Amino acid sequence: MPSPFFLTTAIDYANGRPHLGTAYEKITADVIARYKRLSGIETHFLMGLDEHSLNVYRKAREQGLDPLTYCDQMAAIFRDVWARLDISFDDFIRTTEPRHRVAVQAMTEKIRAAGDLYEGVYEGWYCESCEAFKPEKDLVDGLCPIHRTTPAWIRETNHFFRLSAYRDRLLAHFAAHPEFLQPDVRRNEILRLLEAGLEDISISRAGQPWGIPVPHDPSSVVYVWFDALINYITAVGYGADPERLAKWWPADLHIVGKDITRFHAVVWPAMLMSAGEALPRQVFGHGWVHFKGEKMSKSLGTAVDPLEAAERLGCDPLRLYLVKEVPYGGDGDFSWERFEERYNADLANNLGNLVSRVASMAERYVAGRVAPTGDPGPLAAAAGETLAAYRAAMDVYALHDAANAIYRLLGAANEYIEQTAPWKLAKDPAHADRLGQVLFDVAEVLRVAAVLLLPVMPGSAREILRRVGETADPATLRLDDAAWKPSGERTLVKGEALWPRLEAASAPAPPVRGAMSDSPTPPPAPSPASPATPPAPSASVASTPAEAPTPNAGPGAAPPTAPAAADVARITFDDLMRVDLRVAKVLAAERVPKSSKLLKLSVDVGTETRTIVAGLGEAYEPEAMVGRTIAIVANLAPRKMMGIESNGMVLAGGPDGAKPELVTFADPPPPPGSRIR
RNA sequence: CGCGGGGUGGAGCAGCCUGGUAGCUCGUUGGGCUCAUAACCCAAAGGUCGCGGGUUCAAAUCCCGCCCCCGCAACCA
Repeated sequence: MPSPFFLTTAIDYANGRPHLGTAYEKITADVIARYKRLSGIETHFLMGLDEHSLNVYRKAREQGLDPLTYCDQMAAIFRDVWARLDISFDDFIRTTEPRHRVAVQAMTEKIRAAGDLYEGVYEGWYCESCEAFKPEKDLVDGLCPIHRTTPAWIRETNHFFRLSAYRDRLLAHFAAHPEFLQPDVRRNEILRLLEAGLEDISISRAGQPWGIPVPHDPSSVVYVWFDALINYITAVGYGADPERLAKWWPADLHIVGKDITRFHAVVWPAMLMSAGEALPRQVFGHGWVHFKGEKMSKSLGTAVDPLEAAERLGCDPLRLYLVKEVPYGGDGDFSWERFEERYNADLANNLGNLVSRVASMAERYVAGRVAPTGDPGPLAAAAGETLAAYRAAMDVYALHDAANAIYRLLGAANEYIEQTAPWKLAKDPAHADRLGQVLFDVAEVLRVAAVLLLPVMPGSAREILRRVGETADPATLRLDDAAWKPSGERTLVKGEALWPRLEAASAPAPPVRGAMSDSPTPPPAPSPASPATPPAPSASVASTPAEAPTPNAGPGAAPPTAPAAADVARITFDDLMRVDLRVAKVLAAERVPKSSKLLKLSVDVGTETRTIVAGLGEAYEPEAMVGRTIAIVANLAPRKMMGIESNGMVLAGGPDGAKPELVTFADPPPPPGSRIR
């Protein structure tokens, strides 16, 4: 029996809905977890929520909620999203749970007993939004560069962890275990960081209302990062259940984003060393999924709601896209256009069509029943190679390579069908044996591919297995079942197209939102810039009373719904009238120092001259702005950018990621101050 | 001298460690097939592998220098 496998993902902050980036991490982790189970390895897959953050506390207060009540709601949302994306986690830890308090306090005590905690005075500028102290040099005009808020000068007695004392041991560990941090890019980064030296870190906050009290100093709470890291070991019984801990600890794999690898590859191992626990065997720092080449950002409207993506084309197509199109460990890109392109190429044209043509031929020529009649053709060897390549790739978490290996086999099957032309064989009874063997071989390829796809597209793979006559319960299938089985009769089943091809010219999607009724907040409606917004799987999928569950929606997934159009919530005419749009003339313009995008404009709005800061710096030279007549929102609340107060917003437009183009007027333009309506 | 990554046909990427015909997916064009979801198969066009120099019989690959892009890391309200 292989030793059990414990893998984790980062726990997410409880103060926002999951977006595609967080979903990416969970989906890839899920693929690994499912692969391990398919390999017959007992697996424990942990996910969770990070709730002891001041931001969470504040957000709850804003909504007039008790923080725990707020977290309960968020936990429900997260669990729901993960369930809909078919994430097979075994445990979902919340840092507010009693089991976590026990573990955090136990580990803090242990570290203290080891002599690695000391009291010190921490003094400096503290940004409450970042929940971090800001070095003077990082402040921009005295403001937090990220939140543009005034940090507070804080002086408090904190407990410090002697991180610096662990530098040499960490370096030694990295040297002895090259696989400890992957991929190599991340490893190099952290090695440099270690070589540069480490500073001790504060692990407590004084006088805060939300968090786990420091055991020997209940007036302080444990700093949220220190608290959060411990979740991984809490979940397997640290401080509570030694037997369980012995079974699962150390973790085999922490999957985290590349931004937080240093916490997992430096701070966390040092904490474990101090507490006398074994180190995780591996940390994998995955990359980002960008949206059209830009970092996903909620404030820029480029955050994609994973549920929306899953509802448009299906949960499994989304999973395949993220796994196959993004080299695991590197950065990848998501756009609706590309998602559709991959859907058509990989699922409609390739896999889906192959299932259709094989089932259809089997039904037409041999009444759906296939059995080997002689020696297997060349596909048997190809399938063997595929299994080996898939295994090799998955074992080093090259998820994209594994997916591509499967697709090479599918390509070979399509080619083989062309070469053997079963439709010709079927015309001559003398070729009946040959026909039988060919059909068996291609059906067997599909069976093998479906077994290998179980981790990636669980629901769809099961449906394919059913259609190619696999009678075993998919849950009992193991990787060994992906070996070529040269015997036995199968009954193939024809069905609806698994993934109907998307037609560019199909009718526009009805302007109704998808059924996300249980989402308290509406998704951000990413509004693809292109008018070629996908009309999603044609209505036939949604409305067909399919005999089988729609395969691209896994268990727990939402039933197929009307395609969600990306329309923005409507506002009333009265709402519109509250916006004061006016003509203005630019009197002066200059670049904002240290900013590539911002221009500081003085504009004449008819009644007065005011300052507006606008993000036009990459598209317009300041000189080109002077004298121009522009359109502005005149009654926007003042806002400071890079330390300069902006009183209004300039109207400009352009595709996402492209340089903005000013809204202009015909010549001669209306006078400054004219209302726009 | 911050640190790290990248620049390969129209698009997105692999190849680089371990030099030796530049590969994959999508797109384009032509042909084939008719089992299949206008799907599938074959073929073709399309590349000074960022620039310059060096090592070598041979460089996308190794070495040196330079340019540009991105992330760490603030910049569209």
